[in-house]
Amino acid sequence: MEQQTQQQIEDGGNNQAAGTNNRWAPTPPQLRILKGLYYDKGFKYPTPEQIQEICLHLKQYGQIEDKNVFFWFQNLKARERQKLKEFRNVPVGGSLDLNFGSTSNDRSTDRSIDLNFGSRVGYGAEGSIMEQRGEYHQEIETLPLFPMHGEDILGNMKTTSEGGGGYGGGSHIFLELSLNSYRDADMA
Amino acid sequence: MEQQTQQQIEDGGNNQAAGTNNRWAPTPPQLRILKGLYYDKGFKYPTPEQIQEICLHLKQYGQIEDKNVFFWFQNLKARERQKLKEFRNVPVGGSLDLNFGSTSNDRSTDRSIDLNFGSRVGYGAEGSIMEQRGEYHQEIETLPLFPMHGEDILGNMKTTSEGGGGYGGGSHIFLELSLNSYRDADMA
DNA sequence: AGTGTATGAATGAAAG
DNA sequence: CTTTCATTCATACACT
Repeated sequence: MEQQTQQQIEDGGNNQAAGTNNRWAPTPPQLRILKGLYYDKGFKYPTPEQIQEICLHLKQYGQIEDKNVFFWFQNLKARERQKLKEFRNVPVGGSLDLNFGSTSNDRSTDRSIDLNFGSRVGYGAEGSIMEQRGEYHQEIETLPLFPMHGEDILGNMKTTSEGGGGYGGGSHIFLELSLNSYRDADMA
Repeated sequence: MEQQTQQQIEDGGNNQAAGTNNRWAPTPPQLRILKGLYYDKGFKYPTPEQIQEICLHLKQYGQIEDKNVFFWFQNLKARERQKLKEFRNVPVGGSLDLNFGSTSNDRSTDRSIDLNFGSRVGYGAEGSIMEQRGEYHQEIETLPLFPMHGEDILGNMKTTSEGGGGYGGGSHIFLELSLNSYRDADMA
């Protein structure tokens, strides 16, 4: 596609030191562990806490940061999804019927999003938002992601008790303010 | 922290060929203004009215809609928070705990900007529906988001030179909102 | 050398 | 507000 002239625009005040632009790449052990988590264990939705845990664990195999783990999972998920999507588009040509059913991707692309900004009216003391997908809930919280064998150095990690605290958020309000003035304008 | 080695060049032109580009991206002036609001002024929780105001102001620098502004603030807040969460157990060297006391949202960085030199003072007659978050509502109501000289409407300023530089642009025309039910008069 | 592919990183948009 | 999805940019590396 048209590769527009990438150039560094002004940065409002937060510019990284030029030159230290090393992009992380997983070391073989790191990659192996990550893939093991993703494919073997079906572990695809790490919480921030689990990201830290994983990252900490992987640190022994090379330099790594939280955001690397985060992006790694994000990208892997996105790309698998993307592959499936374009696979559906592939003209198979034959009478072969690839029935995928309806992918769980049926997002109604409703344009009138609920803009609930501002307007705090009433407040439900919501609670844990720990629900992962409608699928496997891995027992997080205190279950070690890495069963100690071989490459485990953390005997136990977070025996921490998040219970009770967390953040003071968790309140969806949905006042249906609906700034529906959004015409198509986009995506048309 | 955000290393933006990449940034798509603005469309400020605006090219916007039909079809291919459907995702909004802030033009450099827009980005600068948004960041200025967020970081400099500590302005992080715009009300719908303010979103409209900001959006209207930014329209001079390229196509933009309310929801873009809304999402921009949402994302920035979310990602900053996420970053804090992911790094909140960085080795601080001790168990020193900085108690933040109340659920700090120090958006009260109101610096008493009163650069509203001799202008309209009659807008915003709503009075008391400014209640936002039950507690720390900013005393805005009619705050001058843009000190009315910052960016001229003509939009012919340099994006890389600002702050202290004497730019010849004195047109102050906008800031008229508050009751006009705008349609999306997006410039083409 | 150029070109294509895999993948890290960034971010707008949206769901819940 | 939190989390996830989608799209895109950028770059390392392979391939011919």
